[in-house]
Amino acid sequence: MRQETTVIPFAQNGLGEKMDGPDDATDLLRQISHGRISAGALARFVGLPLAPAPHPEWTRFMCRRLRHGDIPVRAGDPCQHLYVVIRGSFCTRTIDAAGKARVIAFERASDTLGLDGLASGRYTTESIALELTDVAVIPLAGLARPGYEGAALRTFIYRLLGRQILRNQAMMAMMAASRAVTRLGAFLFDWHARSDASLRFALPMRRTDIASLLGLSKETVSRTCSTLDRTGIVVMRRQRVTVLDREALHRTATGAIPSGATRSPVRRTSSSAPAHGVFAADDLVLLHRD
Amino acid sequence: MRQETTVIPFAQNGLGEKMDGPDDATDLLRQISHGRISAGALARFVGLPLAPAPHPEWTRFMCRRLRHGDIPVRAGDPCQHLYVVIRGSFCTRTIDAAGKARVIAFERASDTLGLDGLASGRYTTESIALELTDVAVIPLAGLARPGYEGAALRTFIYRLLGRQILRNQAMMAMMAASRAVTRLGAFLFDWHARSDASLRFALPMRRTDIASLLGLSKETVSRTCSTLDRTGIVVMRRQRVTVLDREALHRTATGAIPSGATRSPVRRTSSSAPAHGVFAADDLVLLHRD
DNA sequence: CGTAAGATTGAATTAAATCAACTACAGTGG
DNA sequence: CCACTGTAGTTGATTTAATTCAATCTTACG
Repeated sequence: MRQETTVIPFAQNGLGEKMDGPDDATDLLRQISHGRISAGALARFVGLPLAPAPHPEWTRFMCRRLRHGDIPVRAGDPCQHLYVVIRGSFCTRTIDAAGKARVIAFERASDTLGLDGLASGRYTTESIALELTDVAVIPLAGLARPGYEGAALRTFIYRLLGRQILRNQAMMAMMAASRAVTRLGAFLFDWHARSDASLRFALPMRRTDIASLLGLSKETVSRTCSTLDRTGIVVMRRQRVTVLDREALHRTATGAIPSGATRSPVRRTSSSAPAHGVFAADDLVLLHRD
Repeated sequence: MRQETTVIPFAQNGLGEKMDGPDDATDLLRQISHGRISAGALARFVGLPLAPAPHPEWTRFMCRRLRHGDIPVRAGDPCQHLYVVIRGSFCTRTIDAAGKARVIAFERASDTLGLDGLASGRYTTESIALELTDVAVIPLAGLARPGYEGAALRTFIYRLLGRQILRNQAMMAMMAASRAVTRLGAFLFDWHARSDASLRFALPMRRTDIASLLGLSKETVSRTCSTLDRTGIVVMRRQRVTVLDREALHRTATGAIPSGATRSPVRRTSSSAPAHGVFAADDLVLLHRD
């Protein structure tokens, strides 16, 4: 029943990286039993190979359920655990050189929280759960000790770290894109690609936080969303997104810009009425606040 | 003679982080003997604590000398080593989602190259030496094996990774700064702070590469350099930089902008003649191309 | 139903990209 | 030694894009 993990080759650039992700939701739930997840299941879940070990199922990590607004990682707290996101999403902030809070990432399933605490032993960031969220808790105490479930687990942690570095690099490449529509397009395409490649998904964070991450003003984010909506590439209604033209969105994200969009107001049929029939009564399932 | 390492507390944000750096050049040279550096000396050099180990001097890493243009890390190559920069600097590029090369970092003493290869086992970036450079080579083979010089070394690697994540975060915060003068100011201040806090230093990379890193056009980088020069904050002559007003540079970097600078041409006395006497005949020592 | 926080839109302003010279400098070969 | 040449850097003029300030609009929620 538990097929051996297929090592997914990673794309050159973490942004477009196709996630292994959960095999499917029910399978994942099977892997989590009694609030714990085995090292093997976690490795498969995040899509990283776990080197052969005598008993990969013997090491099990605690799982914690967090609600909207919960803060597992707080700047200044001693770094005792890493958190691998199983379900849900987080917003991670840091204090920049000017003393202002800045969003530096939104974490989702298979991302890791708390890696910034490894260097000094204290977290430097603050991660807030944006919705109902499950995380696997990896204790750091004794991780380097020879006896700690052997070499396989350590290699796994190294890969986890390595991947986060990859994702940071992809993020930086994204933010260096000159135009707002390119940055936002890349952000949306990434969110789409990591939403099980579904064309419909929710953005659980505020426009202000997207703006902070991308280095834009919230007005520009809002306007650019409207432009993408108006040109028919996506439908954006607050937190609900439907991708209508995946290829065009990808072109937008890579800088092949559909520029010169007119600045006419987005026509809305009426309050919360479905546009093109893309939103139905079950829209609520898109975002569980808690 | 070899005083035990003082654990340097890390700043909240990696950008303004005061480097431990080499105790001094001669001390560093003492620590490198026969082309090798001990784990203990390397840990002290990069300013990260090495947990107590029976014999921290027993593990020694090979050192390699690289010349301008050498490429120790190449995208696609199998990731077999990490490289800790001892001396000199590198420019690291990646291929972004649009297929264009993009500078994602300039590495300097105590930075680590090759961490992006840990996730998949192959490097995704390319690092080019910008000048005469020394690196310590950390072999990854067997790093996770129980016997590999014990736990202390592994912890050290974790911290090395954690710090690079911190620096990436700081970089992202810098790049999210809206204004060009803020980004460039942060870049220069960082370079200054990590040049042994010296007020005179060289920028071994091209303007084009700074522009690529910061997400600006090369013309804007050039113009902004001229503006900072004109306002008397720094003197910039091609690759040579002298900080005249460190506090003003810091204010610029944190967004407290000395805006409204006039757009008059930078007055140069004559070809390569010293301005304000800040450049002398020994300017050449600032940059060793090879 | 009223309220407040978040989101959107508009108009005016400001900053940066782009296009196009032009300059400085290192390296090369006469 | 000097002219030639190509690369990197600088500057100006113009166009384009994003910010800012301000006014609604929408929606979640008590």
